[in-house]
Amino acid sequence: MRWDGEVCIVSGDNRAWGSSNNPKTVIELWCRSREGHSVVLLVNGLSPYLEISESQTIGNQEPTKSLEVVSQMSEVTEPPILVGEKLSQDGKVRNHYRVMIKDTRFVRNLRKRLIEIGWKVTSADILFVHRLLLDLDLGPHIATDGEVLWAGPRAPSHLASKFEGKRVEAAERIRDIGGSGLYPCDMVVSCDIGELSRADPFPTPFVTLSFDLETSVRHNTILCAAVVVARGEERTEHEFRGPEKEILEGMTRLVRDEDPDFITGYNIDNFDLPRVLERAEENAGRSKFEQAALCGWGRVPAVESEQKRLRPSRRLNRVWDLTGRIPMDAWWQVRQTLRPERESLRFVANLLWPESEDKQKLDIDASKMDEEWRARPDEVMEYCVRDTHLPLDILAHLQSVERKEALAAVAKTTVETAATGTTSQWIDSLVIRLADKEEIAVPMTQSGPRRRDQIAGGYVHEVEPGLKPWVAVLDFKSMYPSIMISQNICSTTLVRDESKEESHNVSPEGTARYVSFDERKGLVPRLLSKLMEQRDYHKTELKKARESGDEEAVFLHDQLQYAVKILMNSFYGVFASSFYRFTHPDLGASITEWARHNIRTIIENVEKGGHNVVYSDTDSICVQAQVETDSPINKPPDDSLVYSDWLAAKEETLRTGNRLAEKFTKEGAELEFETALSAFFSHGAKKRYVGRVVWPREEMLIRGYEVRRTDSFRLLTSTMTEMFELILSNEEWSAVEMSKAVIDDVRGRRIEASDLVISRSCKGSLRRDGRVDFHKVYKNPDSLPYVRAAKQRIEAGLGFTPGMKVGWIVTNAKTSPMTVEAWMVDELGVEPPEYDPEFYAKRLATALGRITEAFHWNAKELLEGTRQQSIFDF
DNA sequence: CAGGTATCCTAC
DNA sequence: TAAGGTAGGATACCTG
Repeated sequence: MRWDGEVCIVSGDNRAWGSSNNPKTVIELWCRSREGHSVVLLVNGLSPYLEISESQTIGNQEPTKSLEVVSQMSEVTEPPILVGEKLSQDGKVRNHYRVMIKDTRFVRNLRKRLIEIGWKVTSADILFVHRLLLDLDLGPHIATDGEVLWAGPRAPSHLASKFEGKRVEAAERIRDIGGSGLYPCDMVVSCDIGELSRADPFPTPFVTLSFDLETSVRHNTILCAAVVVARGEERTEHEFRGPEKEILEGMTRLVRDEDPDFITGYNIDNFDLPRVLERAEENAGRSKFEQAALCGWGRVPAVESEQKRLRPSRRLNRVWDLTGRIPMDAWWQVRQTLRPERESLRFVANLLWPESEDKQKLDIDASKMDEEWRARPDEVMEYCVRDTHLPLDILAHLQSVERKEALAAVAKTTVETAATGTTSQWIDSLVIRLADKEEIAVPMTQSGPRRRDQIAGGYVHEVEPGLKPWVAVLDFKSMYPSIMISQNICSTTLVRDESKEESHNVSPEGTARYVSFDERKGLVPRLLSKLMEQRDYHKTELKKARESGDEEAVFLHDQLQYAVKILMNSFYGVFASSFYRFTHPDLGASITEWARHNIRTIIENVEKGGHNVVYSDTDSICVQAQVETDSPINKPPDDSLVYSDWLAAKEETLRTGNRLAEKFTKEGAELEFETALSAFFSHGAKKRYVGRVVWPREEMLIRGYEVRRTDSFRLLTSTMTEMFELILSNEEWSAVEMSKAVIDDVRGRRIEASDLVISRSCKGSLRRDGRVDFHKVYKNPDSLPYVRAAKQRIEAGLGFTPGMKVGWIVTNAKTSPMTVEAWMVDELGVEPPEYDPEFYAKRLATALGRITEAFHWNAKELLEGTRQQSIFDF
């Protein structure tokens, strides 16, 4: 029986099968169909391989090394096949041979042996699933037509009915083509590589499961758990209580029944997942079979041979690996996209849904969970269920899943690689498939020449302290990608010998030269131009869809254009890194060389043209417009006499911006007029400035200052913001007075402690017993206020997971190190700590004084101004 | 108390 | 033993 349809690949893996005479490798693709069914595709027909070439010989003469020796190696299935000439990493062209391998597990060994006997080895470190997508030029969305080997109750009914009561036969047929048995999915479909093809991206109806554990503070045991499954708009709740073993069994059964693609929760990476594993081991003893029943969440049959893939496991470092599914911690998503001041679930819920009381109501004291559980288990359970819904709400709000899917579509990877992979994996996916097409050998990671010292980065212009009226801000559109395109920068176009052709693109400081675009187009420039076109396409389609009111298309194209942007911006970083497979030390260095050259040349020319360049950073430039000297910077009312003066100044600034953009834009370096400011202010430090934007919208622009920083405290942020408003309105005196008043308030303890919470992220190394070791990551952990605060949280039973932000109040700065108290009010509802007024007064004065110093009011004076008042206090 | 070191966070 | 980059500001702690 056959099934055809479109699916999105969640993740993939491979298994060896067949016989020693006829070894085969099947690729397992865990997918979700367009209609919502979970499908395991078992793909046969592709064999693992790598490529070899001679280290020395050039050209297409017969190899001096023996291909016969390679043929005889036990891991190799047939004599190497000549694939033709390919461009090697060192810039030379050589014959390359494909070596077919019995099993992916032998690759590492074979690689080593081939290198030992003098071969150059390429295309030898690519995961087999990636190989499938590369060779067939597939993305995550594919169409397939295959043989149905199993259809469960949730499969289309005409299929499901055929398999009723035939589990054993189905499992056997699956094993016959290389699968491991009855996968816990709606359907298992077998196909050949010829039966897969690309499909246009569509919004996949993924299923997400969220879970939360309530654990004993004293014994680390699980008291109860909740699971919420989101299938489309529908959510189902599940509660688990009773003996710990039954809780674990129940959850595992549910995961396998519901068969989600994503697993989420708040802090699951560092808390819930490790805890599930640890408790499963504790309850199951040594029996691996028992362990699988307690934590076998992987999307593979619950059989002995699958022990490894059944359990969640921590991949080399941070990310979790759960076969066939994607663990996605809502905490990490929040952190990356929202950057909240504090990261507790309570704080984030409050931030996102300030109106919704039920999401933040606090009625359980998590630090006394044992007592709470004993006294009122029903309320604890309710609290647990509510906290299980929140991660789903958060992911939906941040559109995390949709964004990963769009990135996967653009980078042509599985959704898993988009969600948990590294930027170099995304770039690999595009670059390798083009390299294969263009006869360019694919070197292994870490195989090229490596650089030890840093490359020079962007240029940052000095900034004078003070207020500058009427400034036009311009910047280069996608500066680094544009440079890479226009200079044809790529490891395949880098000139490695002494030849100096007229046509070469030579970097300004002479570090590198690249062959011209006409001679050979680099892989990277071509990919980047395509991505630029693709982004323009999605933007056009987005506009069209908006006009026609097609909301689904609006959503899709918006996600896709954003994903293209993310991907394009990742190129420079990867190619400037010291270890990427297609990089060379000169690549990154020459990109920034051109960047510095371009911006400096423009600064010079703008200044020659009589304009004052106020500031510049890497790809942006702030230029003063030449307006009438007494032009107002504050927008007067429409009917005011000076309104026309303000308007004239604004228009002159727009003219300046547009004129400069036109004048300095050249092929491959497009200078865009970004914003017009009626005033620009900096106290004289690079990367710290503010501006009042008057075009294209009206708003205040703040960069770098404490206002932008998540480790500032609320009072400082709000005071400084207010100060900037005044400064940008030419009311410096008021700014100073206002600051003094605030400093005075803090000294008089008239400020609420919640406005004084300082918070910073704190690292740590998680030990097997669940405790955190700070010495591994910090030289002198106890000298750091956030480590001291983290320790207090742990002490209080509130939990701390490495990497999270920790909030604290300084209660006495006279001690050394200063005394701090962790902020636990959000979570425990306790009384806030009593703060040290002098400390906060001083910190405010320092930060604000740095700014007022531009008007000759320093920190000391801000503090002194208040002293007179405190004399009266006595 | 000046200066150096460790650390975090941001701009681009 | 895993991996996008550099430039830059600021704070707390420690040392001599």
